[in-house]
Amino acid sequence: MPRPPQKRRLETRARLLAEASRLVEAQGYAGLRVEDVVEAAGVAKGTLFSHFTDKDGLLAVLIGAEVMRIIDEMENAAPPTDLPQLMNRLAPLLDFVASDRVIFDLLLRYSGSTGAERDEVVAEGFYRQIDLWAGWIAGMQAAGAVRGDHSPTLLAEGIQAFLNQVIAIRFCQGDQATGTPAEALHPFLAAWLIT
Amino acid sequence: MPRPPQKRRLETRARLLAEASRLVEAQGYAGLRVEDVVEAAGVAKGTLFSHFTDKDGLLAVLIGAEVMRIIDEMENAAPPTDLPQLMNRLAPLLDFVASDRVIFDLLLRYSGSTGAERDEVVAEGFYRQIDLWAGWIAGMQAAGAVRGDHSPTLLAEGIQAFLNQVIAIRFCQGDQATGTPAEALHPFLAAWLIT
DNA sequence: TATGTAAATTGACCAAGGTCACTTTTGCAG
DNA sequence: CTGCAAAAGTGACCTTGGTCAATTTACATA
Repeated sequence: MPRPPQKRRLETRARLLAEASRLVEAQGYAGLRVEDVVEAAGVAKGTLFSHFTDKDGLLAVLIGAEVMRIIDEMENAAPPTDLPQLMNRLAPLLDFVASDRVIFDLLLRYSGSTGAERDEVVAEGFYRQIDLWAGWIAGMQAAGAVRGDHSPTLLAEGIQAFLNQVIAIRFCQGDQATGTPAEALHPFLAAWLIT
Repeated sequence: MPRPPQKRRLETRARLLAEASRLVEAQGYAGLRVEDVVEAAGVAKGTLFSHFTDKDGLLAVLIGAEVMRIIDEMENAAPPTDLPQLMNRLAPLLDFVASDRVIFDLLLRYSGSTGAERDEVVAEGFYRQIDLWAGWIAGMQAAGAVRGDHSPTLLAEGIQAFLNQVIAIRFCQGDQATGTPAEALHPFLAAWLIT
């Protein structure tokens, strides 16, 4: 019974992603098993690996899509005019990345890069972030709200660095971290951005 | 034939570490196989996992020991008095962490934390670094060589953040990174530490 | 409709990390 | 010395991610 050729493949991929997403929601990223995904999607194991380079590649697509959604939100919001507003804009991303260690590890490993599929989808988000933040900073510099003695891109990459650092320390401290991630991030950004 | 009880265990552990170290030197961290290690050490697989929580735990001990050696060097050198000297002091650590992706990933994941063995050995190095750098910075602040408007610890944690960021971007760009890691780190530290 | 072929999928198989009930070793108390 | 309990070590077995030659599906063309 012949029918659509390329369409079928796209449907299979969509089913794999949908089932994986559902399983992640139910049991978290760390507990996701490839076998469960292919069983839920009704395909053989080999099919998954013809759609994604490996398990991390599948996760990268899921996580990358969520990051894209968050960046869309950031882009649609009004550019921040001061540090408190900047912190507000960053909060959703910070919360998402800090919500699960697997997310953090994966984003950090593939935050830049070239080549494989998993890298591209995540890397695109990385560069969109930097560009967006650099644009914000340029505006804030023009308004005199942040230091003007360095390029917006350098300052934006610093935001990324501190965001990673705060979350890394947070995860590593494991037990009881004091305050929210945003509260931990604030002094770094203040020192980095203000004069 | 009864004899030393605890001594035997220490010898086994030492043999596992020695053989693992030898194998890593020959084929890198990524290529290390647990089976090779236990075979070389002449013990059963289960023995390795009674000495280390898992494969990463073994690697953490190896890498942590090397980091300790590098920090010892840093501590024994004269404290830097300006940014170029600071860069020189950081170079060996930067080179080591940037030399192998497995090292970077592992250090970043377990750079702080509590509890498991692998975490402790790496976490100790992390806090020693921060403390050492904070001491350097306090001296440089007193001499007016770096900004004095923030705590030495905050500035030291910033150094760590940028070091991670530079290496992360470097690994991710995969293909051709321009310049050395130190050259990439320099503008960040200059902007972070100078007024 | 018959047929060639490229795309898509399959599932038996493999590799390698990790587990655990069982055996051996060790040191001490009697 | 002997018996015994804890420490150390063993290796068969399990789990899970990942591979690939073989098979089925999909469509274009004669």
